[in-house]
Amino acid sequence: MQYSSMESLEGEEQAQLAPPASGSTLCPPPYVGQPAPFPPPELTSGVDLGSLFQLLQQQQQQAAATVGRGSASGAGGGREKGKGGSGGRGKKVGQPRFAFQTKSPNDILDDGYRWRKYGQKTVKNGAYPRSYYRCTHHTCNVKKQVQRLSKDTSIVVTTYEGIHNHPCEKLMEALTPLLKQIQFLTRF
DNA sequence: CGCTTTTGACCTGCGC
DNA sequence: GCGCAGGTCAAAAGCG
Repeated sequence: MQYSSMESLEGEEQAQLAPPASGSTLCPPPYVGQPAPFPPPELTSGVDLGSLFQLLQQQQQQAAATVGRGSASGAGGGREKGKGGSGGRGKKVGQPRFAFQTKSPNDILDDGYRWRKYGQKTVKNGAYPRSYYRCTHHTCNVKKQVQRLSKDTSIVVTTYEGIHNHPCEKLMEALTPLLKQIQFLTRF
């Protein structure tokens, strides 16, 4: 899989090119609380991850700075206000949004978080349906939309909405033994 | 048995 | 005001 581009949807659409990266596991920027999780080295070989990481951190800082104020513009068509459902459901709070394109045969980007699919829609200008996912973490209501480009079917556009308030599960899984070791070593 | 996916219905906002 | 498009809900089905 390849990260071909990334754009922040905060404010005006400012497309920023991210250096290409490969790997099946990657924690995306929407995470607040500690430095953005880093992709495991073995999955990201041959890639300038330094600059990617910098970009991710920039995105994260922007996201953190914009939480709780104003609204973010939507992706693509600009139709974004229809937070559907019956009245009284989730109110639209200004949530930071990030979209990035990944080149991958599979739609689902394994970003280290656990997602539950809650909807799927066929959008007007797309041959492929758009899938809606929500983070399964109890206190985290981050959402993401996954859609394959009709132009280039090998490209998947993933749009994150909101910021994770918990660590990346897979990363923690991988880091736990290390952390334990570090704790053990720092005791002496 | 619990969690996830599927899918149709429903709701809201926008453009005409 | 109406129709369309996008987003979400929730019941049912599927799976480990």
